[in-house]
Amino acid sequence: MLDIQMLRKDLPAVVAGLARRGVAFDEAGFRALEDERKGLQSRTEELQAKRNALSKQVGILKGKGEDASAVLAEVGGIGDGLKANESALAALQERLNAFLRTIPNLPRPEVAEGRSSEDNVEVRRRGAPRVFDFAPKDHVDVGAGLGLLDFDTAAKLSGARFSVLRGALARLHRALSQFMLDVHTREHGYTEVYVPYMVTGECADGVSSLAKFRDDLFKVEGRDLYLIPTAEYPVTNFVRDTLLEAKDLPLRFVCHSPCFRSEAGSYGKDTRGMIRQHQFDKVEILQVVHPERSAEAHEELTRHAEAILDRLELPYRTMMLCTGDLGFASAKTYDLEVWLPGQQAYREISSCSNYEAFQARRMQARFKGGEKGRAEPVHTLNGSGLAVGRTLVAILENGQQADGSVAVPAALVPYLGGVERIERA
RNA sequence: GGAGAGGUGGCAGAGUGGUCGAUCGCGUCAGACUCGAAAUCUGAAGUACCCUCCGGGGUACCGUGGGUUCGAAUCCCACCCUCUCCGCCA
Repeated sequence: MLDIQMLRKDLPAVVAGLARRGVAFDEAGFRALEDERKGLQSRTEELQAKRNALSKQVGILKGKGEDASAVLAEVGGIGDGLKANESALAALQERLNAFLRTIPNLPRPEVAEGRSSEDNVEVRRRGAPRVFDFAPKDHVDVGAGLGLLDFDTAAKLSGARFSVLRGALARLHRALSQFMLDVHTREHGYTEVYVPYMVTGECADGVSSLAKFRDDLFKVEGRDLYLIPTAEYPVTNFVRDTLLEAKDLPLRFVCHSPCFRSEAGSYGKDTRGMIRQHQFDKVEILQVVHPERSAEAHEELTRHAEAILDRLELPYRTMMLCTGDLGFASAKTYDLEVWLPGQQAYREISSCSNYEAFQARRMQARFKGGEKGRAEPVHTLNGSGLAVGRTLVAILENGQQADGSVAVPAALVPYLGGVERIERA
């Protein structure tokens, strides 16, 4: 959420920032609500002060053994009016707060202005798409040809948007997570964590807006628990309601987890194959940093994700999302897009975002010991490093051979017990 | 599932109706001592919000939500969480 002080002191800047994302902000409506709040709060606090003072007098009088009935009569008259004011104020503050939590983050100034993914900006490109001397298949056909990718069984078990992997493909899937975890822990300085795959509504609302995105999540029936759509949900909440020391920063975590997404609103989109599933694995990298370090940390974290693609020899490009394509909580995002010969297109395989203080304010994650001397919100960042299912897709499509087998990237061979090629079972 | 104990400031831990926003300790910060450091001594400091003639004044917050009362950390009710023991269990 945005800093309420900023809305009060510099509303035009907020309005302008949101306009860059294509979000209209009701300036007059907000001002009116704020004025109402201010008046009501002053009146309420005045009454409370009066009651407190009189009550204190009662105590003093009674302590001396004197008669307090006159004061009691006076304070008795305050009660009803005060109660009415208090509940009106509470309701108003609740409304203001709920409203505040539905406002998206402001884009950083350097983020390119635009309306949709069409306007995203390519930052760099690595690796050239391979030239095939045969017509490359998509991963569904490659997987089916190997007899190791099975959507029919998955559909029988759980319906659409699930998959079953068998044999060498299941092992490749496991190997990918291990490989990514090893690189991030050994070479990039992240601490591996294992976490719950369900979180409370409060935690969900800490990383994004539960009110806005509830439908994207799977909820556990009869419980205030949601299946996580990414490890960002549990891991970022490590620091909720926490006061850190400046010297503890940065915190760096890497977490492999399944991710569950209802994919509401994506009907008809990517219905074929493993690109868009209700359940997929992801290795997520996260950082909690000093506010002054977050821009730098964002570049670094993005390179950490790119490093995985480099090692796997997969061609990709790095896109800076334009203001209109930015996620709700993000101030700046780089998407990594891997080349998929089967689709003849670059497709998202990682999203690396700097949330600045947006999530930290929502979840009260602060640190102390900075220059300001007082507690202030930390900055949070995260990125996929990488989405495991989509990486598997990329390997199947980029590594496919004319005979239907798939070449394993050299970096993964040790993780597959020396197997260099996946062949029909 | 059964029984019990408990949730208080960065941590630890007092406080059972009236100057308690809260004792003491540890830790933190500043100053003194020191060439410097340690030890010691002195002092400072919760968070959020409102008003301000910028000196300061005020409100709320003791797990959460209600209630009783002129007044609640303290009494009552509900809920959440943690710990211990027993049972069950991968």
